[in-house]
Amino acid sequence: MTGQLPTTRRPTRQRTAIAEALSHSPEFRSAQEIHARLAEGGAGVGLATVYRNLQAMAADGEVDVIRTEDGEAVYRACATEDHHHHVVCRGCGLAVEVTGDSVERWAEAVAAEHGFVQVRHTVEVEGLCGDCARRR
Amino acid sequence: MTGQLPTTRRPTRQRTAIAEALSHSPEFRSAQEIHARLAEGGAGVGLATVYRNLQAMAADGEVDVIRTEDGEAVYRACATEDHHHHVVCRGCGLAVEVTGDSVERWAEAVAAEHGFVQVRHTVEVEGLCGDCARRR
DNA sequence: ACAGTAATGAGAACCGTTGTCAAATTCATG
DNA sequence: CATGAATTTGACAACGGTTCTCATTACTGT
Ligand SMILES: [Zn+2]
Ligand SMILES: [Zn+2]
Ligand SMILES: [Zn+2]
Ligand SMILES: [Zn+2]
Repeated sequence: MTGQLPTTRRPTRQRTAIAEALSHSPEFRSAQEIHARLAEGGAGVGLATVYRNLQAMAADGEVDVIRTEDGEAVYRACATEDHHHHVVCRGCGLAVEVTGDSVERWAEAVAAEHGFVQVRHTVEVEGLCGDCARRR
Repeated sequence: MTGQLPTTRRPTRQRTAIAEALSHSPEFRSAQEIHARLAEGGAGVGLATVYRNLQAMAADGEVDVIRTEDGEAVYRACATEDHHHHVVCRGCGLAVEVTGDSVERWAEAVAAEHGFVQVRHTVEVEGLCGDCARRR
């Protein structure tokens, strides 16, 4: 679908650090958060580099990116590279991955019904996780 | 669901102009676009005012707001105030409104399944409309 | 008309993000 | 290992959308 060009990327300390930091979080993180975390963790990485790599990873489908309510881009390394969606807790940010054939079919159908092609969709479910709900 | 406080809003020339401009477009428009359109249309409206009113309208559910791929907020006056979604053309911006009980149910179900409450969801379908597809 | 309150607008400030470009790193190749 | 071409990095400036500030203006009820 998306022209997967033979992306040649070089392994660098920075890229690894970013991927590493991301892989240890069950929550979506902003570029700035990653940058801060790496900074305090000793081995700092330039802010621009964090942005560039996160974008590259997202483009390669290695990580998922969604937009926060105020337009900030947040990233998350997902367990699977297959198409899926998230249920995100607006209290703690916890995100669980879910799949749903019914949504996929619905999106396709409703788009085709109106003559649209090359269809893509974004679906995000948001609420309060059990813990956060209890804590109120 | 969302506490609909008795929002007291005063009628002003600006507010009307914005609502008017918005109501005549089947496409999502950014605050800046609205501002520009109003400016060239003689009766100018301050940029800050455009932002404020669009936000207020969105909060009141009078208009829908979605985030463009690069994080820009775009607004659209919808035919119905009931809950619904859109299929947007990434070529020309044309947006058609759709409803889908199946998605609604799916969202509820999948959230509940993971112990989430106070669930909300965003669903946007995006592709190329017939015209734009032909034009390539 | 009058006072009280909400709304406006010009501009500054904010903040996430992207661009710049010289210096550093990686990868072939010899 | 030495060398050079190609990538990547990082400090910092610049950008663009959005929000803030606050003096001025427009509504509203009495
Ligand atoms: Zn939570
Ligand atoms: Zn999907
Ligand atoms: Zn189109
Ligand atoms: Zn829905």
